[in-house]
Amino acid sequence: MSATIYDVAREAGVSMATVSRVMNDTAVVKEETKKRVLDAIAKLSYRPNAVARGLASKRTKTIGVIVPDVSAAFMAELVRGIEDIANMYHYHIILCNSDGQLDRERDLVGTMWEKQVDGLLFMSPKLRQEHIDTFEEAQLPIVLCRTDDPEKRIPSVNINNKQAAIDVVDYLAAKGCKSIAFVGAKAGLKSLTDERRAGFLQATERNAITSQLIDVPSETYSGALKFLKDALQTSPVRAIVAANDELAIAAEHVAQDLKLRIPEDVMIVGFDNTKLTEMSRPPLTTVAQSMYDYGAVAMRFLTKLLSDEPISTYTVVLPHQILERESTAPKFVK
Amino acid sequence: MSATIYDVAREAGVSMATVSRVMNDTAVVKEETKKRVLDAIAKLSYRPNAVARGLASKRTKTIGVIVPDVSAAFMAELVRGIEDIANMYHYHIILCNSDGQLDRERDLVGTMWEKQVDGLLFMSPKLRQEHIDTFEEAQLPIVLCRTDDPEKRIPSVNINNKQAAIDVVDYLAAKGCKSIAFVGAKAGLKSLTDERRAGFLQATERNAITSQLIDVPSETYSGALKFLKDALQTSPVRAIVAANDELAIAAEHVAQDLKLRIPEDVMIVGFDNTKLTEMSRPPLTTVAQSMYDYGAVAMRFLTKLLSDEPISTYTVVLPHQILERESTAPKFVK
DNA sequence: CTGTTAGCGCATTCAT
DNA sequence: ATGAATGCGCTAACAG
Repeated sequence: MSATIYDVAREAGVSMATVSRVMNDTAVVKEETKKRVLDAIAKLSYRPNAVARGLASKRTKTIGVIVPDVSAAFMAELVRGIEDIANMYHYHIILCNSDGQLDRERDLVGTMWEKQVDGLLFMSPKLRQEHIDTFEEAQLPIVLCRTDDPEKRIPSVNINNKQAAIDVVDYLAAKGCKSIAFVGAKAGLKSLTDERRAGFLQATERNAITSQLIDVPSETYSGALKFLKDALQTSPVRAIVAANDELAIAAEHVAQDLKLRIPEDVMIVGFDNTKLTEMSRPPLTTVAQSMYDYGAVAMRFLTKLLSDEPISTYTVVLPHQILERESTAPKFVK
Repeated sequence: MSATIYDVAREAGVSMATVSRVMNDTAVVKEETKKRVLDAIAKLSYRPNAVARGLASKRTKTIGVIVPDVSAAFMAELVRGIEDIANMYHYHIILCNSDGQLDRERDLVGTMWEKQVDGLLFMSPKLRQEHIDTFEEAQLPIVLCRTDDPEKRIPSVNINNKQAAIDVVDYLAAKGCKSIAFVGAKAGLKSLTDERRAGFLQATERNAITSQLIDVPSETYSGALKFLKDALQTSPVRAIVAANDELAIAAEHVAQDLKLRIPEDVMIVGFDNTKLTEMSRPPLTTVAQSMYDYGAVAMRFLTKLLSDEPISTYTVVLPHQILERESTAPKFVK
């Protein structure tokens, strides 16, 4: 398994160029010599050295994936989507965690350049001008995934978070909710949450619904419990829209601790449709977006950029839908 | 950002060798010329081409990570652990999913060789002889992570799953449980589960506890519900030990549907201490092992192998502990 | 302390 | 249809 192209050439009695040709199918080779080459490859268990190949061809067949944190609930599924499609197109991925820190993100883009990745899939809680500058420097094909670029300067794959939040409020309004709270990280930290909050505020106002904002320092289960409890104790609401599923489950538990019935006393809606949603009690109504598809579509988008396939739009908007479960719809007793 | 080492050399008025030396700190360079080189690097925004470097040095500073599925509950945390330590030692990771299929796994090891990774972190539900053969062919430094090699042929990091299960049974026995069920994938599919089941059986016998095995086709929440329900309806038990947290939560829900109180009527214990455990109701007692540490330790182990640091043992066994939560311990009413 | 030289293993002209 | 030659950008002897 460590023969070189020269060894194969010698074994087959041809030149290395011919070996390269049959491997890459880059020119017509006589059927008979092709067979000889293939036999030699098999006999020597030859495997082409991708690094040498990358240096010579200037294409490494690897793409860089920069995420805030793989261990976040939905991120793993998203990465799986990326990986599957990457594989389908014979790419491999180098995965990096940035923790959403600008310095680290910029550094990683540079490192990815060093690694000569063919393209980049980039995720970040909030896109800044510095990001754009860094991308420009790096001169790499880049697709943003699940990170909003308000000015649409970079190709991206997203859902319409604002509209999704509007849909949720309308859905709750149709159920008769007159006061709804939104729980999420405070404004300015996460674009996603900001978008969702904006939709929430717009729709509550339009529906003449009393709205309340519950800001939490970090969008995690344990970090949110206290803030939810304080908020729900002081001013009870009829429904809670959470910026993500983890917060929604925290809301469920706080409500239950306060002896509120879900959904009779308070309805709860999450975002993202992570696996948590069907494993919670009651199962959580949530805004579903296939995280897997998210990654898959972004990766597919990138392969198009890399092969100069025609692109219809540089701003892909994925569909979302409200998945109704028992946290907003009473279960029928059978 | 696409200057070469020659450009830097010219700019600094030195030879490329000197540039290489200051970059890699591989020989003493006069302070003044070093400064000139550094200035030139900065001026040209020079970044070394890692591919060329890899070809010349035969070390790519990247390691391959082969997992069954990143999107499995605990896997993402584990990968995060790997990535953090890899970064600390200036490595990058190429991540691949095998779905635990032998053919795919073998193929991936070959691909990793092509990519000239410096080493491999390998995870699989069940290690076979074919794996060993493949590893041998590839001639790569390999560390098994969370995958048992009964014959200790390959360096590995693991926990003692059998002992952990024994500990759990002893723990439940001390609480007076006289009949305990074990739920997990049927024998022969997953080494992890097999080990845990073996410990369960040994300890129940020693403690004269009535044991019951609940086999499920796949160790997932939804896939297990039916089997759990059937089992619990026909022969009620005092406690359930699940092969992982997801199954344990399924057990909680089935028990609750059968109007059983947890832990008063039935105690439930999971495995792995995933994030699910504290987000379930009641919070789940589980066998804790830091998934992050799992990956981190395995990666650290690999760096040792790669730098020929002395190794005390080739079979690292990580500690585990029972984390008691309310699924086995009634909550005090305050 | 620094420069020159020779590869690393392949893709890719340019000939033939 | 095939071979010979060149270079990708760097590391690593080997000189000096």
